[in-house]
Amino acid sequence: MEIPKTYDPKQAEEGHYSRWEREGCFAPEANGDPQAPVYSIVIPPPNVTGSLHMGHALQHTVMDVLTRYHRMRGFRTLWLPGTDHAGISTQIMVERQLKKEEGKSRHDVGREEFVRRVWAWKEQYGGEITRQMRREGASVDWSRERFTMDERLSRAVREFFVRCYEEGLIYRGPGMINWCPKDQTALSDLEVEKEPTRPDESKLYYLQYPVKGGDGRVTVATTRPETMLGDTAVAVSPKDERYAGLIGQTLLLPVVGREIPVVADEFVDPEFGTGAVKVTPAHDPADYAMGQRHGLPQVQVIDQHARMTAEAGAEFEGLDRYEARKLVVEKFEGLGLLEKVADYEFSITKCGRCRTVIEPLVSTQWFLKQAELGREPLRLIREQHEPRFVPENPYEKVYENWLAGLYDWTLSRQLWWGHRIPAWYDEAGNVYVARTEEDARAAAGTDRLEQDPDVLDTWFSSALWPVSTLGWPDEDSPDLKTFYPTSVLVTARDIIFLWVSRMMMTGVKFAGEKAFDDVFITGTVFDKHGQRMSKTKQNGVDPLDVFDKYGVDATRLVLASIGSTDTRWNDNQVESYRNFANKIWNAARFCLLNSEGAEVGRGFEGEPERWALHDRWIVSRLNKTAREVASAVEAYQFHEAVYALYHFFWDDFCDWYIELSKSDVTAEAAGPGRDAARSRVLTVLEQALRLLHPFMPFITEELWQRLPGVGKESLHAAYRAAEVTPTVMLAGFPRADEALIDERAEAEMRAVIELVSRVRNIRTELSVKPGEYLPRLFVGTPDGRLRHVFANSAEQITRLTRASKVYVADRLESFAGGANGGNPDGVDIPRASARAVLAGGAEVAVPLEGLIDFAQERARITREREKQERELQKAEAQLSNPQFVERAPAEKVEELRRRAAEAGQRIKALGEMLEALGE
RNA sequence: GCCCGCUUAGCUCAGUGGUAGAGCACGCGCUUCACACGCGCGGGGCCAAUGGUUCGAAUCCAUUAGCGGGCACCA
Repeated sequence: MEIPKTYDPKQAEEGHYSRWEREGCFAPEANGDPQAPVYSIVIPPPNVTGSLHMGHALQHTVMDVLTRYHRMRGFRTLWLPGTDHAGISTQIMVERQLKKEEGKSRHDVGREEFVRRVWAWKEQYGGEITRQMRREGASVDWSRERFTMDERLSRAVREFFVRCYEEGLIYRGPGMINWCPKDQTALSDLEVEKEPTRPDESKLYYLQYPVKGGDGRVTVATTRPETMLGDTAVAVSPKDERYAGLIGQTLLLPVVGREIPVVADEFVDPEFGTGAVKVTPAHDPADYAMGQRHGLPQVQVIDQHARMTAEAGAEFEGLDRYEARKLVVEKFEGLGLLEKVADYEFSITKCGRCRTVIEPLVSTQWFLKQAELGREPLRLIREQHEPRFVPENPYEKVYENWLAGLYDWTLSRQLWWGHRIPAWYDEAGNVYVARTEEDARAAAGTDRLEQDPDVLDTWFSSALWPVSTLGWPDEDSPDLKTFYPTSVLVTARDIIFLWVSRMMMTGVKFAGEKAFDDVFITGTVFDKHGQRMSKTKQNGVDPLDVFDKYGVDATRLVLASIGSTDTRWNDNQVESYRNFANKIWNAARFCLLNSEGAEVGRGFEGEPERWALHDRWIVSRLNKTAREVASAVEAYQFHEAVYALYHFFWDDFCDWYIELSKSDVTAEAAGPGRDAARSRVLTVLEQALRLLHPFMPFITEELWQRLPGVGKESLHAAYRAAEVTPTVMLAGFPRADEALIDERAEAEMRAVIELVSRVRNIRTELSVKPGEYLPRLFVGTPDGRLRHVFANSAEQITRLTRASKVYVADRLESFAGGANGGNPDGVDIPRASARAVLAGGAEVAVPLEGLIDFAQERARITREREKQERELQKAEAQLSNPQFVERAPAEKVEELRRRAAEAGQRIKALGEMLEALGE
C-alpha cells in the first residue's frame, strides 16, 4: 500500500462528501431504527446573496459536530439547510447590477420584470454559499433544502399574517417609523444602528422663541434646528417652577410665524438643556408620543427623500435637510434669536444596511403587536428557563429583558423583493386580508382589487423558519411531527432579538411548543488586532483561504475550540491542528504499513486482567476519552472535547502506546503474537477515528476506509440496513465502558512513563549522546507491585531509554555495598551514577562512568533536595495550623500529609544519593 | 445614564476555593527504520490593582483601572 508521508487534505476532501450526499447518509431516513431518538437542527439561513465568512464557518462547525455526533450515536438526525431571500440586500444587489449592465433603475423595468430578474439572479448566483457548505463538510440534508420564498414557505407567511390579523395582532395604521431616505423604505427598530456623532456634528443649538403678547423668550435646545419648521408646541416639566407661569401661554414660532402652545409633560427633564423642549410630532419619536398625549397637530416638513416640503415654507421647500439646518441657524442668528451653539456629543440613528441617516417619519404601515406574542416566551424563560441558553450568562438575561420590553414591530417594507403583504383594497379603500386573492375577492364581492404594494420585513419569514421548513401550516406534516421542536439553535448573538425571540413567539403560538430546547450562542471571531472582521475594513479572514492553506479538518478543530468564546483569529492555531492532522495521518500510516495479518476489532480477546499493562492502559485511556468527549459535546464544551482528543491521540496513543507496542508490532517473525499486537494498534486507531470524526470528517473517513476489517458490521445498528458504502460517519460513536476504565493500570503506566522520562532527562542533562546506549539502569522501589510492573516492562523501558539492561530491586541500597545480597544478577551500582527519585518512593540510578562530574551531580541533587525541603516546609506549616486540620475536609488534610510524607521520603533518598556519590 | 462581560506565560486561549495548564513562540540536542507538519529534554506566570470573606483565594464578595459588548424617546 502506497501512503504518502504527508497528509494532503485536498485529496481527502475531494471524494467523500459527494458520496455521502449521493448515498443519502445525511438524511434521517438512513436511520432504520423506528425507536431511534430524534435530533434536529435548522440552520440559520444565510442570505442568498452571501458568501461564507468566519462566523458561518464557526456556526456550521458547531452544528456539524453536534449533528455528526448524534448521528453516530444512533439518533434520527436532521440538519436542515436553506437560505434567506434577504429582502433589501438582494434587491440592492440586483438593482446595482441592472444599473451597471443596462443603465436602468428598477422603475425602468417595472415591478414584475424586476422580480423576475431577482429570481434569475438567485438561480444563477444564489447557490454559492451552499457550495461552500459542502466544502466545509456540513452534513446537512440537501433533500430538504429550503428557501424562504419557496411556495410552501410563502404560504406559511401568509397564514401567519392572516391569523395574526384576524386576532387583532396585526394592524395597519399611521405610526412613527424609521425611514431610510436612500433605500426608500421603512425599517424596524432592529434594523437601524446608533452611531456616535463626529465632532462637526456634535452640536446643540439653543433657539429662542418669543412669548406672544410680551417680550419674554423661551430658549429650547435642539440637535436638529431644521425640524423647528414643524414645531407645534414647546413642552416643559410640570414640576419646573421656572416655567410654571408659562404653561398654557402661546409662543410665536420664529421664521414660520406659527403660534404654538406651551404644554406640560412628564417626559421633560428639567435638568437637561434649558428645561424647555421644542416638540416636532412629525419628525421625532418622542415628540410624536407627546403630540399624541396633547393632541398636537403634525406638520410634515421633511419628505421621503429627506428634502424639505412645501409646508416648511417657500424658502425651504426642496432643500436638503442639512442645507435647511444651515439656513434655519442663519435666520435665527439674523433675528438675534440664536442664543448659543454648544458642543454636544450624542448618537445618530443610521440605516443598518447603507449607513444613511434615518429620518423618523409618520407613515401608514403594517405593524405587529409583539408584546402579546412575546408573553408566552417571556413566561417560559422566567418560569422554566426555556429555551436553555448556552452560555447562560449573559444571554438568558439579555433575551428575557428584550421580551419584557416589546413594542410594535413595523412589518411593511417599500420594496419589491419579498413576500407581498396579503392585503387587498377595493376602490373605496376597504382592506381585505386573505390567504389568497380569490379569498379576498370573495370577501370583497368584487374582482376590482389592488394588492398592497409593500412586502414584509425579511425577518417575518425568518421568524417562521423552524415551523415553515418542517411543513407548517400543514399540521399533520410528518417532518413537523417528527423533528419539531428542534434540539438546538446555533447562532451569533446579534440576532437574539431579530430572530431567536421571534422564532420562539411563532413556535409557541402556532406549533404549540418552543421552537428549540437549547440556544447555543457562538463567539465572535475578531482579527488579530481585536477588530471585528468586516468587508469595509477588509480585515476579514476568508475561511476558504484557510481551508486551502491548512485543510478543512484543521480549521474545524480551531472553530470548534472557539465555540462560544470571543477570539482573535490566529493562523498559528490552525497550523498546529494541521500538524495534528498530519500526526493522525502518520500514526495511521504506521499502523497500515504494519497491518499484514491484522484486523480491526481483534487483539483484545480474553479477560483484561490477562492483558499487558500498556494494553489495559490504552483501553482505559480510550474509554475515558470517549466519556470525556461525549460529555463535553453534550455540554457544548467543544474545546474540552478537542483537548481530550488531541492529547489522547498524540500523547497517549502516538507517544506512548505505539512506542510501547513497537517491538511487538514490527517483529521480524510473523505469528499470532505479532498479528494480535498489530490488530490492537489498528483497533485503537479505528476507535480514535470514530471519536475524531464529528470534528474531522475528512481525514477520519479517508483513513477509516483503508483499515482492514471494517465494513457494514462496523456501522451503528441503526444504519446497517441502509444501502451505503460503509462509512465512519455511520459507525457507532464509542461508548465509554466503565468496566474498562482501569485506574490501577493508569497509575502503573504513569510510573513507567515517569521512569522513562526521568532517565531521558538525566541523559540530556549529562549530555549523553542520543545514539549512545546506557549499559545499565537500576530501579529501586519498596512497592512490590511496581517492581513487577518495572520488571515486566523491562524491554520497553530499556528501548525507550536506550539502555541495555534494567535491574529492579526493593531499594537502590540493595544493590549497594558490594555484597550484592539483594539482587539476583549480582551487580553493584557504581559510585559514578546519576540518581533521581520518583513518585511513590521509587528511585533510579544511571551508571555513567566517565560522564559524571561529581561536583555537578552533587549540586544537581542538592538543588532537588532543597526543592523538596521547601515543599515539606510549606506542607508542615499548614499541617501545624490547628485551624486547618480542624476545618479543612479530612481528605484534603490527608492528601497534604501524604505529600509531606513523600517529600520527607524523597529528602531522605536524596540524602542517601549524596552519600553514595561521596561527599 | 443603566446593565453585562473580559483582564492568567511573548501570542491565542483553557482552568475556577486546596501544590498554576495547553498550543504556538523560545532555548538545547537529534536525518532514532509512521511523522522535521517530527522526536527528546528544558526555560518562562507575585493568574489587572486594592480591600474583604475563609483554615486556605488566581478561583467567592466589594471597590478601582483598562478593554469590549448590550440597552435607553433626554431634546
